[in-house]
This record gives sequence, structure tokens and C-alpha cells, in this order.
Amino acid sequence: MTSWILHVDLDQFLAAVEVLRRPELAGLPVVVGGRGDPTERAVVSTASYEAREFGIRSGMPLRLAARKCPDAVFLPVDRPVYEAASAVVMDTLRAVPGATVEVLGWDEAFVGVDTDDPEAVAHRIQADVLAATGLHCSVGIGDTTTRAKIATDFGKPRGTHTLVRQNWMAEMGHRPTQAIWGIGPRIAGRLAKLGIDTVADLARADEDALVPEFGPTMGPHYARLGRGGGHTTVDPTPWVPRAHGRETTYQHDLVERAEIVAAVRALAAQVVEDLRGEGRPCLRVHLKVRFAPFFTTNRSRKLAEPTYDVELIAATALDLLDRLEDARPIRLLGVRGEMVPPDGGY
DNA sequence: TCTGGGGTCCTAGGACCC
DNA sequence: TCTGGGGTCCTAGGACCC
Repeated sequence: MTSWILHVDLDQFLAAVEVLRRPELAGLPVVVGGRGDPTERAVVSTASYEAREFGIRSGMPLRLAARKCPDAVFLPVDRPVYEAASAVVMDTLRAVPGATVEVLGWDEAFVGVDTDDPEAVAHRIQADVLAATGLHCSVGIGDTTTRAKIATDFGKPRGTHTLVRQNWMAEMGHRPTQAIWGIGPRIAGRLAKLGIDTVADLARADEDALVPEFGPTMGPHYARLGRGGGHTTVDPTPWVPRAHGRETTYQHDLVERAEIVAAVRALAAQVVEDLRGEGRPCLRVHLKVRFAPFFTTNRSRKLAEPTYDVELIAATALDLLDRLEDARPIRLLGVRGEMVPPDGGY
């Protein structure tokens, strides 16, 4: 028997969950995002396949989505409902005999199995998830986490695909480096400056040659990604949150000091509520600011001691904000509280 | 059209200590 | 007067992912 990594990814997860509870929406362009009001400043979280045919994509402003498809059904994000559906999916995966499950998000997970027929396991998973939840998923099969994760996209929707060492270069070599999970537009741009444009270029690259540009850790790491390298086992350790943050994009940019102070206080209060729920106080305060029209930055500061004090956290965030010396209107504020580790060691 | 909201992890470099 | 070599901790800031 061979060890395999399967990557399970629910198809159009948020939209599919909404259709489950409102079957009359089946077959219609459905867009989930923000508060469900396409005139507000917010973006698309998930678009149904029907909506995607109009060019609507995740991350797109709702206003633009509404222009592309005025007749689409716009729905608000309903986190508790998706969390509940996600829990059923993950329990279903854990019930597969011999499976090790690593949860990556609401709608995806790695599943480790020892088998001679990974294709059969993938189909069983698809059937089990459909039976338990009514939701369809795609499954990528690989010999590393990187290959399994990328394989899933080739299997969508409702399918499976296998990506292993033997077919990696044939299927991925000609694609841009950004096609690899873990390489985004910035790193792809820096690689391009070194003459590395495709996955094949990256796979050929000498690890040491990437060190001057990316450092001793990340340089070799990117070279390994180019060859499809990744983990060969799945880590089932339950996820332990390290921080809780709240951020808000304001419908009207904030200019007045009073409204900025009130906004920071409100965010700090929400963060403290989350931290209390976790039972772990705040050790470090992070501030994220987006000035209009578009410049985002962030700062953080360690606190003298762990606290649940809303005023102290708000005052720390405001002090970080004041040090930015940028007088432009504020479009987004985020306050994040990094928690004391659960073992108490800080 | 104008870029959400939730996260994680990495690096450079300064301050400080022995 | 000049200033090694080892280390830790911290902040700023970047980058990625779903």
C-alpha cells in the first residue's frame, strides 16, 4: 500500500449551502457577499457557477458583480450556517476508515490515506459528503500536499484529478509560477526578474541561486515548490487559533477624530469579546489601516502584560494609528488581538 | 470597478545583554 | 579608544491563503 494525500474542496461552498436551504435558487446566479446589498462597499465571497458565467468572481466588488449580472440573487454572508455545514463535512471525512484529516478552512481539507486505489477513496469521499450534507466536492490526489492541492482545481467541479511526481512537469511545467500554491503575484514578479517565468524554470533553478533574493529559508523553499515538493503526511493536530481580529470597511471614509476613536473602540470591544470566548487574554495588539483610496499598512505592539481591557487595547491601537502620520481619510480599520498561547507560556 | 474579512508565517534590522 | 561574537527580544513590514 502507498501513502496518498487527498485534497477535498467543496464546490461553490457558500452558494451551495444557501441553495440547500432555499432550493428555489437552484440553477440561478447566486452571489454571497457582505450584507447582501450590492450597492454597499463589499466584495463577493462565493459566486455560484451560474453567476460565474457572467464573469463574477470571488473578491470582486459587489457593485461590479451587480453590473455584470443585475438579476443575480445577492445574499449576505451567514457564518454560523457555513460553520455548521463545515463541521458535518469534516466529521464525514474523519469517519473514512484509516483517514487522517487536516482542516484547511471551512470548505477544504487534506486527507491522508494508505491505499492501492486512491481514486476509489476519492469517490467514496465524494459520495459520503454528498449523502451527509447534500454538497458536492472535488478531490485532488497527490503524493505531496502541494500536488494534491493543485490537482483539485483540475478536477473541478465534482471530479477528481491526480498529480504526482511522474506527471507534474507535463501538466505544470508550462504554467506560470503563480499557478503554484504558495506563490503569489509578488513572488512571481521577483522570480520573473531572475528570468524564472514558468514552473519548469523554477524547477530547474539552483536553490542556492535563489538565496540572495529570498533568503536561506524561502529561496530553497520556492525551488522545492517548483518541483511539486511539499509535505508527504497530513497533520491532524486540531487547529488552535493564535489571534482574533475584527475589521470593517466603512461605507463612508472616516475623517473626524471622534468617529475614528469610536470605530477603534468598537472593534477593540468585539475583539475582547472573542478573546473572552477563547479564554485567552490579549498579548499583542495589531492595527490594520487602509487609507483612501488604496494604501494598506499594519503595525503591532506587544503589551506589558496580558489583558482583556478594551480601553487599553483601543488606546494602543490609536497610538499605533497616530504614529502613521498619514492624514488621508480612512476606509478600513482592523484591530487584532494576538492571544497568550494556550499552554500559558509567553 | 476599485479592491472584504478572516487568518498564518517569514525576514530585516535595531536595541540590548554578556 | 575601539568595538568581537554570541545571543534574545522586539517592531516594521511584506507576502500568502481562503
